[in-house]
Amino acid sequence: MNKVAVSQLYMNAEFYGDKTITVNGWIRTNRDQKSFGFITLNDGSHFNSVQVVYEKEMLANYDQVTKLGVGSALEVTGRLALTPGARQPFELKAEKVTLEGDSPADYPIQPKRHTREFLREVAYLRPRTNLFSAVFRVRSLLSFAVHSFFQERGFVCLHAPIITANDAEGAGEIFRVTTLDPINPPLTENDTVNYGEDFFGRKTNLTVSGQLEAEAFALAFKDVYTFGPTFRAENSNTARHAAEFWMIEPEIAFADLSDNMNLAEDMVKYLVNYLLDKAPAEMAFFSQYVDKGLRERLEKIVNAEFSRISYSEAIESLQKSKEEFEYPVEWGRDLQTEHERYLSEKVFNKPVFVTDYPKEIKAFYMRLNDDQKTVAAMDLLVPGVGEIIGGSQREERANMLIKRMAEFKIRPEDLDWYLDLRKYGGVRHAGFGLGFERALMYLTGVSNIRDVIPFPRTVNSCEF
RNA sequence: UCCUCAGUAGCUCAAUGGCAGAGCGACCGGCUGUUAACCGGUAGGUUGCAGGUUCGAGUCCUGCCUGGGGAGCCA
Repeated sequence: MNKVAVSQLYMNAEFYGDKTITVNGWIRTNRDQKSFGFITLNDGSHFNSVQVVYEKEMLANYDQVTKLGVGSALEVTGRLALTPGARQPFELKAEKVTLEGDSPADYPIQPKRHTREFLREVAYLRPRTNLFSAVFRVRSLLSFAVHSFFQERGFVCLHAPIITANDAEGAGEIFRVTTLDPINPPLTENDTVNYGEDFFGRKTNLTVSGQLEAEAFALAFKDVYTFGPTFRAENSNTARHAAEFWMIEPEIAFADLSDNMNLAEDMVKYLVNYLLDKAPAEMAFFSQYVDKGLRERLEKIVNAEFSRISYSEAIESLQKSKEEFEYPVEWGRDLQTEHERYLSEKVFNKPVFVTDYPKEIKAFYMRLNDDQKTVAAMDLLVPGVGEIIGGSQREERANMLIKRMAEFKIRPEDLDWYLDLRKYGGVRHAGFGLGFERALMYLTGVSNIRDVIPFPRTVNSCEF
């Protein structure tokens, strides 16, 4: 028995032509006529399916096969016939069809249009649809592409801890990690919960960022990155927020903000090229059915330079525009979504870096610029999705960092090790965070983050 | 958390306060090359939940639940 993945057939149809092979997969559609029928069989290895042709005189179980429903799992052995003139390049002339798993008539996924909302309710079956088959194969490819981008450039991958005691960074609301009895926790003399008796002997939470740990490694390996899950307990109800998501966080030493942006731009372009090259069928599908013109837009991006504009210039540009904004545009205020969209979609219509934000609206670890008013931060805004990257050059001057921490009411003793990194061979360094799902949304045109995560976790929703 | 829209057959949606319907899917039958096949037929309903107004509520009112879109927070 010569078991073959459908992807192999598409890559090497000539080789398999006229040979007897066996494929395993699930029925997408089954159409029978009087003495023959067609099954569209998909095995998940390729966006496309293989068409199985079966005939009454060839199959002992013909009558059973005609009744097989959508979703049934089959093993089919037969001869691969090349059909260059037909709508598909080849088809499988069945000699033996074995039912491995039946799928009764109440199988929820039918060969028809379903809404994304309905498919979310059957998230365990939706990878068997065209859209999600494409999305999750691309997610897998993109994940690999991230690693190969950094590995090709000599970056060291570190697995930052998932459980941490850092909650000083203020990147977001945290999920507490505890083994204490919630009904009857140990108390201190002041009747507050005594976390000293908790598993780690202190308050701990799920990580909101691997950045601080990555900085420590950057000051040993120079170029490093983390790629792992991140948890934010924010009560965010939008199409681009999840409680559990994956983040890519490179950190580079002996480097400044400009090096940081160059890296980010190279990375985004690499990822786009990778998908256009490795997932042409999926990208064509997204471009045709999900987001018209996606492919052309991405191809343009690969060859265009990303725009770079300072926050102050951005404010000026927004103030000069004739656009009516709901929120005021004023130096010192953060850019609102409507402002970001206007910049990335109307002014530039391609990815744009906005740099050098007022220090008051950015994190404590960002390096103070010489003007004493702004920090060396950068956000990458892309049309349609908004912010997919946030990064900065880090404050490497210990005295400045201590001052900044004081302004944010962060106690030095809570981050003593982070300060020590400045004390022992501290050097200028920079890094950024790329939301993996946001990148995926941008690259596939899928507009809801819940549709690019296998089993999404969002406020009030932790199904499956 | 705030604003907004929606919830009717398995799915997608109709139905002026007056008999709850269609398309798709499912099932049965037909068809010698189908392509989300086509043609004919059959079955399928606590109109999200609880209350209220009314002779009469899918439709109007109140509360709740669930989902979508937008905002804030952010990646």
